[in-house]
Amino acid sequence: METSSVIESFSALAQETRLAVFRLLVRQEPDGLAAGELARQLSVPHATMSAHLSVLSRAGLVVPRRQGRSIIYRANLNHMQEAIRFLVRDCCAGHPEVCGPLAESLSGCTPNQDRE
Amino acid sequence: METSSVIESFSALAQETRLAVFRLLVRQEPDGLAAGELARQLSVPHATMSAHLSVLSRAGLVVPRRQGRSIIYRANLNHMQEAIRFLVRDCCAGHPEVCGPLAESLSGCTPNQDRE
DNA sequence: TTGATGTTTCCATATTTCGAAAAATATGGA
DNA sequence: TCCATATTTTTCGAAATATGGAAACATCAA
Repeated sequence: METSSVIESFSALAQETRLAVFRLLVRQEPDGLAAGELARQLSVPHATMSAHLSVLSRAGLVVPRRQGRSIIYRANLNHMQEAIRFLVRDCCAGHPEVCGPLAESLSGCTPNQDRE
Repeated sequence: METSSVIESFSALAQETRLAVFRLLVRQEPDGLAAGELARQLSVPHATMSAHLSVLSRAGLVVPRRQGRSIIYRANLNHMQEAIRFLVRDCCAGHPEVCGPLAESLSGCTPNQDRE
């Protein structure tokens, strides 16, 4: 992932509504949620929500898909993963001992294990 | 970590110079780098660099420490780790299978293993 | 104290971002 | 086609942020 893409992604997430949208969409995986439904659930005007969704889309963090009259948005977990790796990679290169705990904190999330 | 803190951190990293500063500081761990040296290495005027460093400081991503006439900045890896967890936690809650690969990609970074 | 060095603050200007209302566009059903 | 619904685009002022020169502040050596 390129620097400009990472900046765009961070920039997209550095806003209350957009962060809330993304987190909500993550929880809605893999079904996604329509733009109007997102606006309703987060109490944001449709036009405002649309603008935020276009920012998230441009950043690659969400992916739209038309379904009849609605446009369903899904979180792009792959993209998020790459952005995280972009940070973590540097972290590892300079200082391996930092990533140990992080890796451990994630190990509980693998499909073949229960989360606490 | 609270939402507002995460937003502040993402916002701080969503800027070319600051992202470069942070990555540079990560690689300089645990020694850190003086403000003037950062400005020189990244070819940024002192005043501009100072402003960016204060943003990163306020976000908690870097920590200043005076050493004689210089002010040494270090990356706050712990803070970065928490911010990453903030995203990953949600990711796990909704969709465990996403975190498996991420955890694996980090597992090579643990201190007791070589990196490729 | 004086001078040299390193860093931050002050300030003005330029740019970007935000939120919301109005208008425009796209889809599906009658 | 015409209408209703869903979404996006356009537009605007207000607020926040980026930039860099000059001045101020802090520290150390002599």
